[in-house]
Amino acid sequence: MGRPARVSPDRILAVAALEFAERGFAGARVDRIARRAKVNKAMLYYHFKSKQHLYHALLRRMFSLAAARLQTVAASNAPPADKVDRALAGIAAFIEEHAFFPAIMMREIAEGGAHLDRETLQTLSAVPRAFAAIVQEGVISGAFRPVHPFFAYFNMLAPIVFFQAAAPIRREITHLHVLDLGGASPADFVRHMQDATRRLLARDAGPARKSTS
Amino acid sequence: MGRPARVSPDRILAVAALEFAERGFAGARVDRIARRAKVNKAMLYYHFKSKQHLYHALLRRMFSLAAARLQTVAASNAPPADKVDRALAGIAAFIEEHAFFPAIMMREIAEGGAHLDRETLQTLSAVPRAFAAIVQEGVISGAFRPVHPFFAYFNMLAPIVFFQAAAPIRREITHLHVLDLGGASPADFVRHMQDATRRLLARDAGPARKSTS
DNA sequence: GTCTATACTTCGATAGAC
DNA sequence: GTCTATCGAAGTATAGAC
Repeated sequence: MGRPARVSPDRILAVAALEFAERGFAGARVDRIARRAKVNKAMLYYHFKSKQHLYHALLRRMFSLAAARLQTVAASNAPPADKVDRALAGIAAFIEEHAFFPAIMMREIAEGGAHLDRETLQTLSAVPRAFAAIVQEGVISGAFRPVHPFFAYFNMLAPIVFFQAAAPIRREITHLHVLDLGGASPADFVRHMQDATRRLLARDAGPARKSTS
Repeated sequence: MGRPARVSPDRILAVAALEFAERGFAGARVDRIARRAKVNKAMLYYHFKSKQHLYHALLRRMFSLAAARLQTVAASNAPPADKVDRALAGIAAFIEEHAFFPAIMMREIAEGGAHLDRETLQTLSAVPRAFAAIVQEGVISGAFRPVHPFFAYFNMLAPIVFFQAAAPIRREITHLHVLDLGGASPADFVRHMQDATRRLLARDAGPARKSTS
């Protein structure tokens, strides 16, 4: 839509996202990114100083977008339970719009955050912070029972990211008839997680605690 | 313990597990594995035909061990709710014994199962199958409400794997004072997930469904 | 079974012309 | 800003002596 945009760092970033998601940082090939983005490799290095810088720029952008979306939900004045539902839906929508993101995120976690500088971590941390704020608001108002906000965050985020990232393996497993997963859609799973999260936070009496570790 | 075990493919596998977990398949260096295992690189290639074969052997062993453990729980004759608790505890224990495993698993998922042949997939599939059997038993007996067994599987497994794999990043975030995670232990989180899974499956009335997507 | 030395390849990055 | 050509490092894998 804008001007011609000759080389377009944006196009490089879009292609790099796919490459990093498919192969990881170490497996990603700068040559391939340049080719797929239809820019000369030297041009890529002109816009982004190195493979690392390119990766950094990508992560910062993604975390920033995700955090902004959750912050919007948190800042609204809906009831806490609705905010939680919307936060889940917002994350699911974000992932649908950026299908490459779960894979990158999972790799980055597995990597121990080796490619996260302080600034990127700061941006990233806004995501759990926004969600935790929603939970805490509900706990304080009495709408939710007391639950560790960051436990709730991991509890709701991990399955969604996992489920989306595992799509290729699920297809493979289904295709090889190794296991029947009962074919349910990502949208179904998001609804499941909304339900699960509501049950997790609900005030009414759950089953009695009974340790068996 | 055993005999002298001069080169010991086991030691190579143990070291390879760490290397693959830390750097991923593409990032792993055969030189480094050989050096850390204190074997000559040519010796490594003598025991394992290639980097791929080494990785395959490792994955099959891990999936096989994990599946066996869950199958033991599923085959016991405890009540379904207890089996679920024990399944969670068993997975947590497995991860504690093999701390490198979550990272490898997350990378493999992100990779789209690029390194999983049919045999490995078959072994892997025994894990969700065992857990699904527990859930289904509970649903049929009326102990649980009807829940998609594989949704429940993802719902309980992903957070545990995530939480463990994210330990380095959590440490980094805490250390840089970017975010206060309220310092809770992995054991606390496992208990949280046992509780959450019980609430997910519990028969008593949860909050009414109310979509907000 | 074990080692040294090295062949062969690929990759990240840059020099330098235009 | 854009390209071609290439350097130097690093990596997988193997040949061949012992």
